[in-house]
Amino acid sequence: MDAPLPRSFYDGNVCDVAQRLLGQVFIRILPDGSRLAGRIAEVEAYAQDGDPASHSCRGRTERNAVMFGEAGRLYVYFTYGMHFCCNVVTGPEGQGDAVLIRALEPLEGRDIMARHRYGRTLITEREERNLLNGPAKLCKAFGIDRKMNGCDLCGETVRIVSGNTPRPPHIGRSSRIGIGSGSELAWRFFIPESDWLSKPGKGIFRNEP
DNA sequence: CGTGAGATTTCCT
DNA sequence: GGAAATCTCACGT
Repeated sequence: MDAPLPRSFYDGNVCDVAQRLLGQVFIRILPDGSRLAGRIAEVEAYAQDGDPASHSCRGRTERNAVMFGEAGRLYVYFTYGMHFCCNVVTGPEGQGDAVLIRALEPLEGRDIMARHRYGRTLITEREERNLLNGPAKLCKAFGIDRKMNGCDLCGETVRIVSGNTPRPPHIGRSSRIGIGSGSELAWRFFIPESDWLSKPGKGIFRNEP
């Protein structure tokens, strides 16, 4: 319940790893030693090959270099002039695949998350629900920015540990959110009964048992 | 509650 | 120069 998942966990097909990540616990230890944790509720897969929506689809650049590196690293990118989003790098080195973390269920460090997001710990019910239910929201709550690009998830400060994972037939699946091309790929995966999704679990279908 | 505009910087063509 | 793996707030119903 505390050791990081091994690197081999990340070293597979990006869609397999994405589904395997649901229910696992994302943990960040802040410089002062306090601990933030959330259960992964929603993810999306992005692949170098055949995926026009992926940052890596046109090859390696300075920005996406981490995607092409070792599996189990954190790829953090900056977008829309103000937001950071984080991904888990998968697959063998040289393969630009990664899983975007889209939503977490808050587990530990709620007051710190609230301060990171809203500058106070007294927040409305709506703000409470919105703490971690989006890729840029959870980065803000966890204090993740460009300085953490390339961080090793098999290390200490940021890691993913084993959690209460859903049974494979209980994984929701839909097209990805906020992309132009590539919407025909159903590469968004989520825990259907979760109250912490970035968008309602529309387009759900169950995987085969 | 749903819709739509604006924010604001980086990256790549 | 334009688009971007987004979010928040204002406004209308």
